[in-house]
Amino acid sequence: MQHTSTAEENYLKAIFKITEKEGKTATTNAIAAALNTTAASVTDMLKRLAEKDLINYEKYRGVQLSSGGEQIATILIRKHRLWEVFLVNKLGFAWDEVHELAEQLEHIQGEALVERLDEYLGRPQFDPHGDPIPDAEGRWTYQSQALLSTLDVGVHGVITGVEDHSTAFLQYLDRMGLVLGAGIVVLERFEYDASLRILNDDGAERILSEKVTQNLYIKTNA
Amino acid sequence: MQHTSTAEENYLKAIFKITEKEGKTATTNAIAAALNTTAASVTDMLKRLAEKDLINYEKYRGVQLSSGGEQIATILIRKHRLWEVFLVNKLGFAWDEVHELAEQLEHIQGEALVERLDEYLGRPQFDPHGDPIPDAEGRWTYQSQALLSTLDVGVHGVITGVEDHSTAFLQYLDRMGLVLGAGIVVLERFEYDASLRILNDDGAERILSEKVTQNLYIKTNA
DNA sequence: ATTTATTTTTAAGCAAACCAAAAAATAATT
DNA sequence: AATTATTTTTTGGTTTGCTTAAAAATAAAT
Repeated sequence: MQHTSTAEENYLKAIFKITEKEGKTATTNAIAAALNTTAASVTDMLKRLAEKDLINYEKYRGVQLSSGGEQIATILIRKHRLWEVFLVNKLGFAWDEVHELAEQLEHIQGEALVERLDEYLGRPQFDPHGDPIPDAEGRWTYQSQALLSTLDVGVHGVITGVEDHSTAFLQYLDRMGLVLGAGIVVLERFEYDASLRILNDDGAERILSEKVTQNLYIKTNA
Repeated sequence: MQHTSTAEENYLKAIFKITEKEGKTATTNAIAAALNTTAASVTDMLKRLAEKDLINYEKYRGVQLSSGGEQIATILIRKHRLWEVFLVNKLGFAWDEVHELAEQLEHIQGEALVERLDEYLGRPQFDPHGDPIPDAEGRWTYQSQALLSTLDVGVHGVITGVEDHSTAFLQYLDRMGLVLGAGIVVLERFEYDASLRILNDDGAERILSEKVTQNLYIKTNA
């Protein structure tokens, strides 16, 4: 397997993330948007990636990762999330501060490093945002979780992840005591604006807007 | 201060290392040798670094780092050595396995990361090879040490560092129990081949060749 | 002081990534 | 179906960093 550059890796990861949600093909424009670049640059790179058999590419038809490309993308996500765990659990960064650093660290080459880091961190299955960390063979652990917005009144659950990863949302959650692992109960639903009144672990009751409840994952006891 | 690329950083570090020993100027050829590249590539880069005021460069006269260049090089060495401490002390790598990884990790950008890493590691002053780690302000800690080859018979001391950083030498030292911090006593000098008979911490007596004694630093009680 | 050898720089050019603008293909509208 | 709008690709050009071969400068040797 030939060497893949940082730029190539970023494209593979972007394609992976675009295609994993409702998994068909990734369009040139979608990739350009994800990487903050132009469509022309994307087409340029797609040709090179296709040449290396890392993607399946047909002009004007969008792209999908080849099995080789998917493997590289999966390892990248593994490295990204392991480094995030390191930054939060070991170095004490907040969960909204680690993305940029992990974007750099994920490109560090060295299988032994990833393996030892994984072991050092206690082989975590989820990163600080609740996202799953694939194992060394690329296998994913799925956790049965639901958006808070879909839960019925009276249901108990634990916060397991976020859909929106923005700094603004993560900091909002911190302020509200809505951290990963916190238990909550749905007390009341206001049909008017689809907001929920919830009871938090810490004893506080709070009203959460629809925007919040649609971006917060909960694992219920059921 | 504008952005410096990985390639530029590697040149600055190479120039720093060449000029720190007997500190005049670094020649084009010396830099090329250090970076495993050609003289033409070096000249090319020197022009760009001079343009950015990171070096003082006069055609055919060699180069020295500007104060800006020296600051960048110092921080790079700080990062390199801190990451080496992390790899050895936290992840359990051997001291001969960490150089390549640290070469990559030293280019990760983020002041907060370096600061937190330093704190997490207990603000070490020396890396796993005994080399000093400059602090955040670029200040160096010097340790008074001497090459083992210069010590008189009867002198007691502690191993504090190596001059040769090659894998072969480091692995040889491991096999001989000559690890950082180990105490030794010089028992006898053989003038014939300049080898030394020493007594190690672990109770073993060993004969060390001149090549070994000229590459091992000792801190004596005196 | 010339000649010879070495070092350094220039010149020309390549590959990876990027971009803006023009052209081509596809999709959406009337 | 024909026109319009959107998306994608092509074309031409940039910068960074590298390389080989030739030219120029410096250093060494006769």
